[in-house]
Amino acid sequence: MGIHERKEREKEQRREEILNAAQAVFFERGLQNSTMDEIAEKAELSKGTLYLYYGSKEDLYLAVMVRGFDLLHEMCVDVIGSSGSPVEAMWNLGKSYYEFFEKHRNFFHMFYFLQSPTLHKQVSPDMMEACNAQTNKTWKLVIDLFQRGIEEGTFRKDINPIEAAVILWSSANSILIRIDNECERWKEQLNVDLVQVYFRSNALFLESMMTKDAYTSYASLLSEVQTQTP
Amino acid sequence: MGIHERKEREKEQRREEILNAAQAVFFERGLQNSTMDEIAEKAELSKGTLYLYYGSKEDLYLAVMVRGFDLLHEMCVDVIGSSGSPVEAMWNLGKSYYEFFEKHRNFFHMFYFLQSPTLHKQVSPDMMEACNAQTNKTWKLVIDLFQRGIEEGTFRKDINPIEAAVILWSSANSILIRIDNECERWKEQLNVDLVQVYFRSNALFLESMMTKDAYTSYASLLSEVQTQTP
DNA sequence: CTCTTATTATGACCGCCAGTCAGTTATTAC
DNA sequence: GTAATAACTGACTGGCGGTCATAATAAGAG
Repeated sequence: MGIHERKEREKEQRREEILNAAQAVFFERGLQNSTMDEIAEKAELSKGTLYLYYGSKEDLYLAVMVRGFDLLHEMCVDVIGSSGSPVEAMWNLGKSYYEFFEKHRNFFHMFYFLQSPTLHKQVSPDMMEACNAQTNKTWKLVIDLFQRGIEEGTFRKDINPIEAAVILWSSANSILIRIDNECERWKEQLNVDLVQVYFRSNALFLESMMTKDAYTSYASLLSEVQTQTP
Repeated sequence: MGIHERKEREKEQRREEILNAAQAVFFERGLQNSTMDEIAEKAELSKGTLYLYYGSKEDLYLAVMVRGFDLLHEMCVDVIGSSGSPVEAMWNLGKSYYEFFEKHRNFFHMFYFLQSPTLHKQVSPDMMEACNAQTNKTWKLVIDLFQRGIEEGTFRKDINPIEAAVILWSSANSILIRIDNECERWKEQLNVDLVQVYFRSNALFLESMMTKDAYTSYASLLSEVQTQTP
C-alpha cells in the first residue's frame, strides 16, 4: 500500500513548488509588495490552495528564509572544514559572510525581517521555532569554533565563547546592513568605504580576542585587510 | 499684518498635534497595526486632514522618529559635555545609549524602520532628508569625539575616527537589537546575559582603540563592566 | 453687514489585498 | 458503478491607505 507514501511525497512536492514560486516573487518585490495572488499565479494554483500548505503570507516568507539560513549554514560548515586553525576559520567566516551578502543579497534582505518584532503578527509559533532551530545550529558552529580556539590557546582563556560569538557576529551583521543601505552615502559625504570598515572591524575584534602568541603568528593573516588600502 | 504669522503658527501647532496623536498610536501599535483612522480620531480630525499635513502614513512615522533622534542627540550632547576625557565620554555614551534603549524603547523600536529599505515605499525624499540630517548631526558628535581623543593621544593615531565611530555604534546598536528580541532566549538556552555582552563589547572595542598610555590610566573605568560578574 | 475669495476640513468612496469558505473536481476504496 | 475522502477553486468579505468633490470657516472688499 504505497499510495499513502506517494501522496505524502506529492504533498511535499507541492509545498516545494509553492516555496519556489514564493521565493521568486519575494525576491523580486519584497514582503510588502508581494501579493498572495501573484505567488498563486506563479505556482499555477489558486490562492486558497496556498493556505492549505502555509498558514499565512508571513509563514511562507519565513519558510523561504529558512532556505537562506540553510545555505548560510552549509557555507559555514564548508569554511570551517577547509580552514586550518580556529583563528583562520573565524577570519574566513567573516570573508565568506561578505560573499554571501554579495551573492545572496535577496536572502540577506529577508533576514532583516527577524529584527522587527512588529512584523511578526502572522507568524505561526511552529514556523518561528523552525527558524530558531536553524539559526541555533549555525550559532553553535561559531561558538564551538571559539571554544576550540580557547582550548588550543589561540583565543584568550578569559573570554566566553558564546559572548565572543555574539559580539563578532552581531557587529559583522550590523555593518553589512549599513553597507546595504548607506554605502553610497558614507562614500560621498565622508569618503569612507564601509566594506573596508567591515573587514577592519572583524580584524579588530579577532585581534582583541586572541592571545599574544596567536597574535604574532597570525599577524600576516589579519594584515590582509590593510593591503586593501594603498 | 500679523494674521499671516498667526496662521503660520496655528498650522505649525496642528502639525504638532497630529504628531502627538501619531506618536501615541505608533507607540502602542507599531507601524503595521496603526491605522490612519485611529490617528485621526485621536487627533480629533478627519483622516483627509492628516494628508494635508503629511504625505503618507510612513512620512508621519518618520516625523515621529525624528523626535526620537532629537532626544538621542540631546542626550549625547549632555553626556559629552559632562564627561571629562574623550575615552570617558565614549564609555558614558555607551551607558547612556543603553539607558535610552530602556527608557525610550518605543523610539528605539521605530529606529529599526530605517534598516528595511523595502518598507520605505511611501517615504517622501524631503522627510528622508530631514531624517538623515538629524542622524548626521549625532554621527558628527561621535566622530569629533574620536578625533579629539586621537589628537590628545588617548586613541591610537592609526585609526580613522569615522571608521571607529561606525564600528562602535553599529556593534552597540546590533547588540541592543538582539537584547530587544532575543534576550530571554539567550538567557534560557545558553545562560548568557546579553546586557553584559553589550557592555563587554563596548569595553573591548574601546580598549583596542586606545593607546597604551591611556589604557593604563583608564583601566579602572572599563573594569566597571567586570564588577557586574561575580 | 454682505458678498466674494481663499483657506481649511470633511467623510463617503475607491482600489487593493490577506484571508475565508461553500462548492467543485479529482482520487481512492469498496 | 458508487460512496467517501481528499485536493482544489475563486468569488467574496473586511479592513485600510489614500483621494476628492463638497462643505465649513475665515479673510478681505465695499
